[in-house]
Amino acid sequence: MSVAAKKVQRAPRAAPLSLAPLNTSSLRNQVYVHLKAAIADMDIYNAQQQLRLDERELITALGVSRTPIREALSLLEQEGFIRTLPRRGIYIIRKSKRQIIEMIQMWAALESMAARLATLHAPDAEIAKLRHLFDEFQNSPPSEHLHEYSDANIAFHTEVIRLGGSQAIIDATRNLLLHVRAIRRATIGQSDRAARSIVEHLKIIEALERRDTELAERLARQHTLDLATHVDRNCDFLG
Amino acid sequence: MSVAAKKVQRAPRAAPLSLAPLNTSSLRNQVYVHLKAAIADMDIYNAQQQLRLDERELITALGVSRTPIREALSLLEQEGFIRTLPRRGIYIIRKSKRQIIEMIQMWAALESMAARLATLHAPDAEIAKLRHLFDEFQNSPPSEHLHEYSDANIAFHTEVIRLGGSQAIIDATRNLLLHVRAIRRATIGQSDRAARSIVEHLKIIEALERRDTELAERLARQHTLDLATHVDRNCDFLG
DNA sequence: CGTGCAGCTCTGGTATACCATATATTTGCA
DNA sequence: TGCAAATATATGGTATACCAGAGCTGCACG
Repeated sequence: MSVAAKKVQRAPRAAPLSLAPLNTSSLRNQVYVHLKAAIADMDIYNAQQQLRLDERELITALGVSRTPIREALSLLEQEGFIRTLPRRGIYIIRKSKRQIIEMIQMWAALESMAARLATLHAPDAEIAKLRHLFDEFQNSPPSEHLHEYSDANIAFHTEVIRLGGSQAIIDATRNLLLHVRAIRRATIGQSDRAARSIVEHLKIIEALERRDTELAERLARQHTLDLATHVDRNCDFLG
Repeated sequence: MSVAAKKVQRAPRAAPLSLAPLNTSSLRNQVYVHLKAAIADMDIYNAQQQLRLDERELITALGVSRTPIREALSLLEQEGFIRTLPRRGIYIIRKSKRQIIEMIQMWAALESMAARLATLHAPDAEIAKLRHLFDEFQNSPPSEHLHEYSDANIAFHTEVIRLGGSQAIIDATRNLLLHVRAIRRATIGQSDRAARSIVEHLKIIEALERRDTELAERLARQHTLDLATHVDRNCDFLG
């Protein structure tokens, strides 16, 4: 165990020319990033996959001791991705429909504020870039490239938040993204939402370009609140 | 050390009639609550107080081992209250002016969303209670009881968020509150803000009562954004 | 008297041993 | 044969020992 841990820490030294992929973080953070990516990758809302984590199992799987693993798990619990029940086990949380709707509403609140701030501070050039996200869908309807469009869709929302320039909002939405992204992907194909959303996105971009603070804010909020309503009505498969 | 820890855990048993003040949580949580309260109590933005924490010192002060203390500190770091620099120490974070403004903007976004949701779902009786928070200030101007008014002020905003009914928003604002509260307290006495704020609060209450979703949302947002603007202009004493 | 280096100390990071208890399993008695 | 009590086991919580590295301190040398 101890040997494996040291090997991880000393890997950059052993390969001095490997361009050191910023492996410099603590084991705790490495475990944290690793587990979070693993949780994000598995489609939480589709599968019957292994929802239980085992500390001792992770020890052998990752080759580190319980301490960094427990610290990483502790962070994930705080962020609401897992839940540890004393003497029962550690479980990946599947959010209830109610919780998902609340997260989408929160996203709406934060993105609309970001849109407001973007109209006040974002440079024109940055706003202009938003249009290019959808260039490839100008001619062919997005319904033909749903997966690509879904990614562009998510990139758009992330970008609006970035343009707001508030690090606090960017950080706060980062974790929401993991869940909201899964939902956006799951619903993008429903009832022609893709076609409607692209129109709404363009309106938001126009409002940003015209520096129409109130309009941009309102459109951004309503666009995402519509998703909440849609989920409320159509996603009964959720807990 | 071990003796002290066991004493804490077994205290309910030793005093079976002590009404067991829900002491049931883990040491980690007890330490967490303890430290967080300590941080919240010390007026972060006023003092030159001890900004450095020492793990070994906390061990003797709290009578538990490093493990629960480290886990608690890890949570506090994640929440942005402290920062641990490897081999340097653990420091209580003093937010910069920029960060505080971002937190207030975020608060504005979340509270305005809560106000929107409140107009849709909160019962009349609950909304009516909001007025009573300011009963005692109806006759005498709030400037005469600044401290009490400041508390009522904070209670009002917290209550609006609660009426929104979104647990996600309630949770997200809980940590913001510790900082926003300190700022509201520090600024409530400046440039007649108390008198203006009570008028605006009443307008928000009216909008909630009339179920005017858009108005309540806009008023709540603007009220708090004004605070952000005020801080931006007048609080240069902040980092 | 100044400067640089060696070693010590202090600190957080990690590994691991131990503990308490909830749950599972087994066993024995009715 | 069924239920309950006792025991075993698994799991998270806690304590502690050890490690590595950054910074400080003091001594030696120029």
